[in-house]
Amino acid sequence: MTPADLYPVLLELPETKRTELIAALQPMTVPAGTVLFDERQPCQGFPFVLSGGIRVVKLAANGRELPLYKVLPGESCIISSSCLLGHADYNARGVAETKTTLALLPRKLFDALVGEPAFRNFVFHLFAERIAELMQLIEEVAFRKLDQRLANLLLGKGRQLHTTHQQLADELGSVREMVSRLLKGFAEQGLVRLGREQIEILDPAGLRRLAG
Amino acid sequence: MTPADLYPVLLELPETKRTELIAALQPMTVPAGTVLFDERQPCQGFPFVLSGGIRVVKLAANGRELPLYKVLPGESCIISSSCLLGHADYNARGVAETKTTLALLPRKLFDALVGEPAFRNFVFHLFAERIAELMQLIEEVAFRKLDQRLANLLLGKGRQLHTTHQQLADELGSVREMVSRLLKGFAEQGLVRLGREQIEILDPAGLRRLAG
DNA sequence: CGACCTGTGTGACATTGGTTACTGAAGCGG
DNA sequence: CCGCTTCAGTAACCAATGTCACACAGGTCG
Repeated sequence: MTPADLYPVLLELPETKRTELIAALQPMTVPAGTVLFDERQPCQGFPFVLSGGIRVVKLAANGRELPLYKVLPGESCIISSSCLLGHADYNARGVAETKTTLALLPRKLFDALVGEPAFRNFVFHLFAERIAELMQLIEEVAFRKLDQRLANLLLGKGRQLHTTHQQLADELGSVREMVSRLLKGFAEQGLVRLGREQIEILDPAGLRRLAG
Repeated sequence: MTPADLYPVLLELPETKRTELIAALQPMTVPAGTVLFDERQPCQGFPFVLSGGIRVVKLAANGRELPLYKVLPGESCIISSSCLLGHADYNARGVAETKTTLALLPRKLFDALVGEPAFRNFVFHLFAERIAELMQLIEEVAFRKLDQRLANLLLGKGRQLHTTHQQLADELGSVREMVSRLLKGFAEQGLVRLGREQIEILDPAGLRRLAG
């Protein structure tokens, strides 16, 4: 799996740029949990994710984290682009969610590539897509109550899901006890059926209504 | 005041495009409070603000609003760009904060202009700049307590400020009573001195510490 | 089997922020 | 001065969420 397979934009670059770039991209593999970048750190380059995935999170004072978005193979990291373009430091943390292979496009080369219409367009559109996600997130954390957010989260995971309450809490930036309580409430309303590491969605429509 | 005075990027466009564009930009003036765009509405075009300003806000269910950012003359609206590029609907509301003059670049022309390197670059950089602001906002609403956010807000307004508690509450997406309570607390700690429509900052360092 | 670990259930409590409902003070126009 | 409006202070109460402490169930492993 080469970068160009997952990021076809690279094929559209002129020959000279492309070879220079491919040469600079040294894929590396890191274990799950590796912190790839962190708040207040300067941005070293633009990550192409080849396998695995990066979880981008904001840290709270008490150690909890709020997930912002994930970067899967072929996708890209809006925060990295933003920092590279604005020459600013990171304002979030990026963690390898599983064992992850990625190639880092060095900052200098990124600057040069932004001059290429094809590449610029690529970054451009990734910006546009992610903005909507961030707006959605702002709406959630600012206005939605936890039960709505949890209902929404469950709906995005299929009918029969296998997770722990702790994991769900992490994805919401909350705590296990709250998730347990809310799920119990959902169960009492007949929306879900609960089991150990197991949640079955009985009434998707009801959950959707609750999610607002 | 023409668009090109405030948005010099327009001067960099090739002659044909520029004349076409200038012809299409019909400035209009709207009174304070005009809703220029709103959630779930398709984006008609890209606004160039010539005078006044646009306040972009997220609406809560109960009618309160959370300010996202403002667009002043010469600046631009990241949400509009995002919606135009992603062909998505607006996900926030834009309100004229004062009497505002603006020229709307129609969607079709925007699409065409994105093909122009100079214009694309312009939109590009505005994206990068605003992302950091949005991240900051997410951090605030997700993690910061109201006293921290208020302290931060006060610090951004100079030593001696003339506002009502209600206005501050609006800027925080909160309510007057809370602001009054917190300000009283600040006053008791000697951080500020209060008066009718008047707040004097006595201890900026203390406030900064509180803001974290 | 018995120690142990993980996931879950649960109740008491604290904190934060918002709501309701007043009170009073300052300023203004008549 | 009187009445009105706007701004500010304040107390009681409530809802949402988080914290703490612990109990219990099911599985694993020695």
